[in-house]
Amino acid sequence: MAALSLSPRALYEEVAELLRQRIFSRELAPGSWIDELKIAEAYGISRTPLREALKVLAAEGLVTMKVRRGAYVTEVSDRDLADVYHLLSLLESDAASVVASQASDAQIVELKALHAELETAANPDAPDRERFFEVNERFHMRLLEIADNRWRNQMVADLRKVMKLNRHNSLLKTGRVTESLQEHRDLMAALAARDAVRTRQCMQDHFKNGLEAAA
Amino acid sequence: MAALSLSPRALYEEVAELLRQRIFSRELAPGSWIDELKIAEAYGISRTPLREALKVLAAEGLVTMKVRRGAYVTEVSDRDLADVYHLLSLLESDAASVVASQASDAQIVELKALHAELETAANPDAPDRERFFEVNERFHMRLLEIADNRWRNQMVADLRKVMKLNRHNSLLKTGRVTESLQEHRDLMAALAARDAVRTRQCMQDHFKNGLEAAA
DNA sequence: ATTTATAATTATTGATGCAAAATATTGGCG
DNA sequence: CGCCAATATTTTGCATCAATAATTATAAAT
Repeated sequence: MAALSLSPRALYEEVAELLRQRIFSRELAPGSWIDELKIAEAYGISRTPLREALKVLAAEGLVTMKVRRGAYVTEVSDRDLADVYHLLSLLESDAASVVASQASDAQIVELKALHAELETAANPDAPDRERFFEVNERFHMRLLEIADNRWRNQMVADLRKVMKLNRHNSLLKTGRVTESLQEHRDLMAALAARDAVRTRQCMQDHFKNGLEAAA
Repeated sequence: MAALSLSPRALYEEVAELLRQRIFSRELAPGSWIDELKIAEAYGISRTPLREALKVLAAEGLVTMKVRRGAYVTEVSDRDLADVYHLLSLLESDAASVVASQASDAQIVELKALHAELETAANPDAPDRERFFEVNERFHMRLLEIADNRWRNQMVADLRKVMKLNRHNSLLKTGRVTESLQEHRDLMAALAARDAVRTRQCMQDHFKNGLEAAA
């Protein structure tokens, strides 16, 4: 497929993406009402595509629609955050388990390569936190792709968006690079051993530690 | 039409609900394109709220939007069905596990009462399949409510909608009442024993058998 | 006769305008 | 001086209108 073919995206999709950016950057703060007129005018568009974009964001959980009162950026409580994180842990652990039992050898090799990059980035002699986070993100993404369940991928994508509403927008706290790397080593070993049960457990532990660090 | 305005719901929500009905009843078959003009005219509304309703349904996965081509009812392959079912199993098993470890005694009693109703409906002397399915549904719903994670509940609701797109719209095959009841007994026992691990396993088995029966 | 290109028709997408509802402000009353 | 009510303003929500893109049909050329 031609990935970078001229993006024939509809206007409401473009607007939805722009709004996501502004929400994640907290330019549109949680709890604040969204003024359709102002936003539409600011982007030089009409209210119709904007309203459709808001419906999409509402489905993603980023904004909340109140009848005859408009839309406001969703406020995520600590409780919500914990609930969402719990589900992310559940879904990604399951994905990892599926990969351990069903992935091709080539796909495991691919993950091993990503893990090697992670080791390099976390090298204590020349640590590169930025790259570590980036590669870590790619590893998780690739794992989900290999697990190959589009419904799960959609759900994980939505949940991660909600997580980004929070101030701690990183799933990986800065101080935990060393521990995180060790957890990744264990995970990779379980994956390579095709041990689905242990893989699931490793991923769960990885998430469990991540939350404790964030709390 | 003078629909009683007691409902504070927006028109696009009403339309979305009506479309869901027509999709589930297969009046709008999977793969068929949705003619905005026809639908809008049939309901006596304009196309603006209809288009917003379609965005909502698209987010739920019931319809798919193609740029500049409109919306069609999502076709769920057997593969999709299995993937969605897998996730439902995962999410509900987790919910059951949470209930086993965190529910109040009163809530467990409540579930026991529902289970008792299930036993009655499945009484071999006077079986009531209709009631069995209905109570079974209530049991699962109540379990999710008690697990009390709005994000999970939303996901389960959406996934169940997708399942309804399929011809086998019941999660419980008719011939499996006896086996299903036994599984429910085991589940209830694990819940009452506050055994989270066994509860999760029971629910997983319950789902696993359900899928095999549906396949 | 078949294939390709062009034109026309049809359907979706975006803009504008109008009506209804909710909130805020101001004035009156207790 | 405070509270309630009524009016005005702001904002959402729905409908109508215009433009753009895609598909289909027709015609011409090979």
